[in-house]
Amino acid sequence: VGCDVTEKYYSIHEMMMMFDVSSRTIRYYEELGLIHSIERALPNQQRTFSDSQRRRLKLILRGKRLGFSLHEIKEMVDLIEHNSTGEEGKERIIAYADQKIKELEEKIQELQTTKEEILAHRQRFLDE
Amino acid sequence: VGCDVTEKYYSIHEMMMMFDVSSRTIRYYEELGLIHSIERALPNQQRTFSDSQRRRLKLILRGKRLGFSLHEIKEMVDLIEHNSTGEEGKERIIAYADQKIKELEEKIQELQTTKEEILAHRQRFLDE
DNA sequence: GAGACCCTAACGCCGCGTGAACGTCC
DNA sequence: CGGACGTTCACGCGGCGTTAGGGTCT
Repeated sequence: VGCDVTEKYYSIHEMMMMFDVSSRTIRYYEELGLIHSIERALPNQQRTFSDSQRRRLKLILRGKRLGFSLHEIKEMVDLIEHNSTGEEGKERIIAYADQKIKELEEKIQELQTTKEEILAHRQRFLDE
Repeated sequence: VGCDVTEKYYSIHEMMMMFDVSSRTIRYYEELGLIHSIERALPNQQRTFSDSQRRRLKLILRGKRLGFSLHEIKEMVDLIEHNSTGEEGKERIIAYADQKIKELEEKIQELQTTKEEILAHRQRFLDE
């Protein structure tokens, strides 16, 4: 179980419990390349996840709650962890980040508006 | 075309153009009871929408952008317009509103966090 | 009467997740 | 052996797109 003293590892069961998702969902995300388990020597061997993958799953689930598609989420998570980003394409990555930040700000704005509307109607309802 | 001087009416085509959605989508939303067209004397007659329905559609589409399901959106829109809300169930409606407001605040919080994380990684990327 | 729109009704597809059936390892 | 985990396949649902078949208006 322990290879490196400095990092924690998790079974699929622990991941399930931690985030209250099914094992099927976790495998599905791995299938899509959203998360990765430690390489297994043999097939049919149990999955093990590093702590970085635990955090990744956390990000993914947050993204889902926020209404992003798994595809968008993959882009964002890859960005945040900036894995597998070539050297020359720095500008593209920055541009993508700026784009996403703009989108996030718009969403925040719209949520704020929605909240205020509901609040207003709630109030109007109380005053009747 | 004009029945009342004080209110505007819209064809399905105008609604499409206004919000850049398909006619299928509009009919689908009506099918689900999310919006309503003016009653038609004959079947197979063209749909007409009042201004209140135009605003309703606007709310619906905002809800979609924010990642709510059409079902959730229906609840929220009904709340905001507080149509068809019985007299006695006031508390339930207020409770629902409070609940939704809490959810919205959580979403805002999570979006904020996501934004900050992307910003941080963008910065780290620049400093390299 | 040919187009350009509308209508309804039905099927199909994609994204996402689940269930069932079955093998495998300890 | 049993039970937790693995895999593969196929279905189910939401949210439409699309097509078929038929109307009306110009």
